[in-house]
Amino acid sequence: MRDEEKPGIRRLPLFREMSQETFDSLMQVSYAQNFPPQLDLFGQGDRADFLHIIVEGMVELHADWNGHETVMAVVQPVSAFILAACVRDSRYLMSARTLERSRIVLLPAPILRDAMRHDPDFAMAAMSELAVSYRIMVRHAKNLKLRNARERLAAWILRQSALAGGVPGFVLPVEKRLLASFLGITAESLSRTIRLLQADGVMIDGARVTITDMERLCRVARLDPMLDGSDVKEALALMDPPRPAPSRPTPNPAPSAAGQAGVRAR
Amino acid sequence: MRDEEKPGIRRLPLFREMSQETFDSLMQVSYAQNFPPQLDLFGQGDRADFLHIIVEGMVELHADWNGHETVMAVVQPVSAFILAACVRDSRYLMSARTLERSRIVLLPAPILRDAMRHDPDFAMAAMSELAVSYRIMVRHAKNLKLRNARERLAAWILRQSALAGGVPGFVLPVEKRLLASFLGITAESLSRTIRLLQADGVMIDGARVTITDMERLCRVARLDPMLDGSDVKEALALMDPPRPAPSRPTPNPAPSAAGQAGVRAR
DNA sequence: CGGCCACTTGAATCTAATCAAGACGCGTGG
DNA sequence: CCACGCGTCTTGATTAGATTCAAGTGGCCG
Repeated sequence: MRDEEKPGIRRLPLFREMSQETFDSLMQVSYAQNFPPQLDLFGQGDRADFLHIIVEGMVELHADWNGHETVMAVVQPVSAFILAACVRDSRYLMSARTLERSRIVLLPAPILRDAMRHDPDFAMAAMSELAVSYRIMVRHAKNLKLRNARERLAAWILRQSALAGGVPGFVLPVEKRLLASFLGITAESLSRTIRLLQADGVMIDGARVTITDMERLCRVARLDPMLDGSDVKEALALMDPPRPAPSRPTPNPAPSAAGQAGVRAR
Repeated sequence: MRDEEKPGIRRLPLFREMSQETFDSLMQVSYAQNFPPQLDLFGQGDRADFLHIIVEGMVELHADWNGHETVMAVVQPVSAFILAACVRDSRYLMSARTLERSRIVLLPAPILRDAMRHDPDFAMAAMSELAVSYRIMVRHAKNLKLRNARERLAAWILRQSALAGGVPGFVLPVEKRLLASFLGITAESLSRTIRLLQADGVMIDGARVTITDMERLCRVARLDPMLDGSDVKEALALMDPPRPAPSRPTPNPAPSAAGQAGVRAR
C-alpha cells in the first residue's frame, strides 16, 4: 500500500490513539487493493477475515434474505467497516459491494485481534468505535419503527444538508434506488414520496436537492437528537442565522442515515 | 448489595475476564436497588450515569418520538445494559422501564470507564460485548426491513422455542402489546397475525404458544443464521430428531428478538 | 443508433394502522 | 364474596400507506 494513504488511516479514531509501533506493524501486514465498481467484496455469511478500510471510492453494505436485499449503510473514505465481525471472529451479517471504483486496505482479522490484546489503547479505541456503531444502528432501527417514509426522507435530507455544512442545496451522493432501500422503501415509493415532499419545503430535480423552506421541512421530520444525532440539530441551528441561503445552492455530496416501521401510541 | 448476587455478575462475559481486584473494586462502588413494576428507570436523552445490571425482574428498553413509543429490547437477569452510552459518556438513546419488581445494580459510569482504562482484559470484554450488541441491533434492523409481520412473528416464536431449549411449547414471557411493539406492529395487528399463523403450524391460546408443525412454521419464517442467529437453527435441529414432541407441551418463559420494514427485490 | 438501466407515473392490490366496540381477566374495595 | 373498574386482548369496519405490476421516459455508453 502507498505511504501517502497511511496518514488518513492514522487519523481515524480507531487508529489515532494507538502506539506508532503497533500502527506500523499493522500497516506492514495490510495491503491495499483496487476494485472496479459493482464488485462484491464479500457476502453475508462469509468468515470475517479482514477489517476493511476504504481509502477511495464508495461501498454499500447490504443484507439479503429470501431473494430480497436491503441497504444497511453506505461507507465512504476514510473509514473502517465490518469491525464487529472481526472482533467476534464471526461471520459477516452484511454483504459489501463497491459502488464506484474503490481502493480498500485489508487488515487481517487475527492480527487485528492480536494487536488489540497487546495495545490497550487500541482496544479502547475499538470499544469506542463499536459503541458508536451500535448507537448508529439503534438510531436506524428507531427511525424505521417510529417514522413513516415521508418523515424518514425529510430527516435524511436535513441530515445530508447538515453534513454538507449546513447548505440548503446538495446533490444526492447515491442513486435513488439505493437511497430508497436504505430508507426501507421501494424505488417507486421514494419517487412518490419525493413528490409529496415538494409541498413541504424541498425541491428535488434529478439528483439536485434544494431545501426551500427549512422550517417547514423540520416540522415534517421532527428532528430529535436521540434519533438524528445532536450534530444535525446543531449544524442546522448554525445554518439559519449566519447563512442567508444562497439563491444558487452549491453541490455537495455526502453519505448516510434514515429508515420506517411500526409504532405504538402512548 | 448482597454478596450472593456477585457471582452471577462475575459470570457475565463482560466481567468474567477481568482481574478479581478490578471486579471487587467495581462492586465496592456499585449499589443495588429494588424497583417496583412499571417504574421508569431513566429516559432517553438523560446522561448515562450508570451501567445497569439487572439481577432480578425484567426491564423494557423503549424509544420515544413524537408521542409514540416502540420497544427496542427486553432485558432479563443477569445482564448488563446500556453499556454503549456509558462507554461514550453520552446520553441514553433508549428509555428503561421495569416490567416487574426488579433488582438492579448500578455501576457509576466514570468508574466503569476508569476500570477499562486500567484493566485491558476488561476493555477487551467490553469491546466484545459491544460487538455482540451491535450485531443484535443489525439483526433487528434487518428483520424489520426484510420480513413482514407474519414472518417476524413466526421467526420470533421459533427463536423463543429454541431459547426455551427446543421445546414446541412455551408461554409468552411478555404481554402481547409489548411483543407487538417489539415486532414493530400494533397490538391489533399482532392479534390478527396470530390468527393467520394458526394455519401455519402454531397454536396460540392466551399466553400459551404451541408449535404443532415445526416444518411448516420454518417455511414461513425462513430462518437464516445471518438474521436469526446460528443458535436458533442449531437448537431447532437438535430438537427434531431426539425429541418426539411431547403431546402435552411444557410451559417455558424466556425473552427476546424479531422486527419489520421495507425490502427491495433482487 | 440501439439498448440498457434508472427513474417516473398510473392503476390495482395489499399490508398494516386506525377507530370503535365488545370480551375477558384480574385486582380492589365495598 | 361479589361487583366494579381498569387494562389487555380481540374483532370488525374502514382508511391510509406502501407494494406490486405495468408502461413509458430519459440519459448514458458502446
